[in-house]
Amino acid sequence: MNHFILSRNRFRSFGKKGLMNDVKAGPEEEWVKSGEVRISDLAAELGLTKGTVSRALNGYEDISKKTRKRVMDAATKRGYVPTTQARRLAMGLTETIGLVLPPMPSQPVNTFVSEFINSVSAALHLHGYDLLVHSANSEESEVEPYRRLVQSRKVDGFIIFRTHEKDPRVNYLLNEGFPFVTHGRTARMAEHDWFDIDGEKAFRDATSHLIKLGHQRIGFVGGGREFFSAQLRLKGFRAMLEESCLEKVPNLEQPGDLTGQGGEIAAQNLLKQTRPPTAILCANDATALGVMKAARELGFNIPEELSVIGYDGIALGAYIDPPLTTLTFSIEESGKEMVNLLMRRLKNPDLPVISKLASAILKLRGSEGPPSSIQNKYMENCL
Amino acid sequence: MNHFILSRNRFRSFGKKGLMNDVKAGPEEEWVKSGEVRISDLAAELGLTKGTVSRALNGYEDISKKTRKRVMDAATKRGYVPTTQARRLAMGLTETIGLVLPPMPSQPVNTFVSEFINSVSAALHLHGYDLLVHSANSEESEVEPYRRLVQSRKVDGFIIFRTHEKDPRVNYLLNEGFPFVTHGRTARMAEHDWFDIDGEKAFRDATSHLIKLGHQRIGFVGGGREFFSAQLRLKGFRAMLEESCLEKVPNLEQPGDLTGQGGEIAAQNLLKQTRPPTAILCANDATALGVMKAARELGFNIPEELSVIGYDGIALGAYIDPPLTTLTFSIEESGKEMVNLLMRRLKNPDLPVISKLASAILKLRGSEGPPSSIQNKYMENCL
DNA sequence: AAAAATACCGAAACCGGTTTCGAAATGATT
DNA sequence: AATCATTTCGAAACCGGTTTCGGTATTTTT
Repeated sequence: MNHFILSRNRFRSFGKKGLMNDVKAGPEEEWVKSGEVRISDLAAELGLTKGTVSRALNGYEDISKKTRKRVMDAATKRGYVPTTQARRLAMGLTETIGLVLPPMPSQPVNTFVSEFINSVSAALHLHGYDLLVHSANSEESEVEPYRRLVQSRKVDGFIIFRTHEKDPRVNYLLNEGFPFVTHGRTARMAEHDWFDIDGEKAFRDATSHLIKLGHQRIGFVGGGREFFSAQLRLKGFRAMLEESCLEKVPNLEQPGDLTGQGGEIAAQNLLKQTRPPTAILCANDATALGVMKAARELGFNIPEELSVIGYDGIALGAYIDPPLTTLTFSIEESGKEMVNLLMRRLKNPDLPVISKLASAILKLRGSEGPPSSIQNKYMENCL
Repeated sequence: MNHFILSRNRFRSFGKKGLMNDVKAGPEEEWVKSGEVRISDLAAELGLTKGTVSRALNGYEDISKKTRKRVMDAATKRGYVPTTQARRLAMGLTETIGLVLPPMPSQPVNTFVSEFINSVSAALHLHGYDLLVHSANSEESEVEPYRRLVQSRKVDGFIIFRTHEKDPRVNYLLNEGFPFVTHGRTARMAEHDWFDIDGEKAFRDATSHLIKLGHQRIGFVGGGREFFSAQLRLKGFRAMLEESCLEKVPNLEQPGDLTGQGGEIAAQNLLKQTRPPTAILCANDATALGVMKAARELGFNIPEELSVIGYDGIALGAYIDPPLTTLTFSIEESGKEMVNLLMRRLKNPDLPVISKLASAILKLRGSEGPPSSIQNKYMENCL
């Protein structure tokens, strides 16, 4: 609602908005000005009511074959396309899904986001849904954008990503009873649909790979306590260390923030120790790049003196030296699956909660290898 | 329109869609179920007509101070927020801008897209507009998504990026008289609003920088003939060579496709020559990364034996070895400016076309330097 | 051939707002 | 006090569709 004062007799352009640009009546190319014919025009032209035309076009069975064909032919000929806004208002739904971009870190090394948007958008389109992308203002509460979109009824549901363990957005939407699917788990994951990559397993795999190569002192750079997925990756790392009887050395675990800078700082902390790790696992690729940079600057050769493994599978990792070994997964599949979950929920809000866990695969590219200094032999079983 | 047959007496849930989830009547937190009160409810509650309520909320001056306050208080208290769809239908506009993602190259090294979406979305929000992101299907014509969005009246205008010199999207929209702004120029740039980075000047600068460092054989990896901006960058490169009396050597110009792979191939072609260039300018950073990879594999040290300069300023470039010197510009500014141009156009479709050219700055990070083999002295003036 | 069932379409309400127009109430003017 | 101008609001049309309901025509049944 506008709060400034308006004079009541405002000019209002009825009907066709914008001005007709003089369409040259060239016979060679027939540029049919689209979007000018309404359902009432069609009805009048055919001598029918708009209700009948609507039913004919929407396949109701109480319309005779003859009439239906007449209507559809006319619609095709005149290039009639229903006005989306009107149809949606009448049907009481928006056919739109909201996606709120989290405030971008200052240095977004984020190829994920655009790919994700792309795949979600494509998947939604198959269901006749649109994607509304909203940016989050870092100055306001995280739920504020969601609240606005819900209250103004601009969307029917949400795609949420980068979940936190205790996620205020999830809390809000659950309380509103508003449909959504998350990319990533939360503390309340039993109450909502979610899709996630099994980061725990992924990091078990990666850790196992390093151990089999002979590494015993393995560092870990995390992704901030606020991201649940980062916690799970750490969990996988720890679990595999324990399974392999490698002591957990607390100061080999460093916090990070999923950015290159965070990786640099963490790596400096790790590598300046008297007994630095021979390998570092990173919560994502951006972090890994930061780690590699710091390692170079401190004179560590990769992978001879230090193995580095990332997570995300960003394409760029293949172009650096050495190419970054990483855990990768299909973003396209993520988008598709999430849309499937959401569509199911929209069709029937009462269905039980379901979830899908996909797995990441370890993509060996060269930034890891056996440690240079021969360490204690890898122990198959701990006793 | 659905083409499958429906029975006419379909169930229709009136009013509140979805089911009320049992809201716990906990007194501690008052979760007001939002979006349930309509303007007619407010009107009834206040003993007014909905027309009056609407005018009161929208600041018409034919409403008494007293009534306006009464209405606004009630609206606040009941948490009334107008239904966007209805308002937009009544006002005859969608308050939505469309952005169609071009089909992603197989390996999107695209940090640009997400940042761009973010900034456009934020800027639009300031004007009360939403951003509809649509993905392009690579199997259909490039204009098809635009046509659909126009015909179904889902958007009021478009943000277009990655323009071609002869851009079918631009042609279509110009003929429809539909508002849009491009990021990048086109052959018809005199007929539409556009924003662009002065790539020509940028590449003049970069080329000049290399020449001043002593380079005389400078390679160029382009970005595909279909992208107008890539053409302009090439133009700037050539112009500066000419100005500096450095012969244009045709086989030092290689085509590319704005991807890492393209860069690799192009670099191989350049570096396997008997007299390889001592520096390579790349149409974008992804290409530059490919060039660096190929150079490493062919045994060229960067920057000692080969200088490389990219374009885009992706954050990742700072984390590789050596850090990538590049031409950078503010994506946020791009988004803002484009939105400004578009809003102006929407307010008044008859205004003359305007455009804005921003400049990129050369960000020296280390992937360039003087050539190792001393070449002919740099000639200040050609005679 | 009359009655019952069915096919087909018109009329009208509805979705939830905005905007126009005119009339009643109030205030100002003479 | 009668007239005129203003303020303030109700009534109704409108945006462009969808869906319900009822009533003719047309078939089908008996």
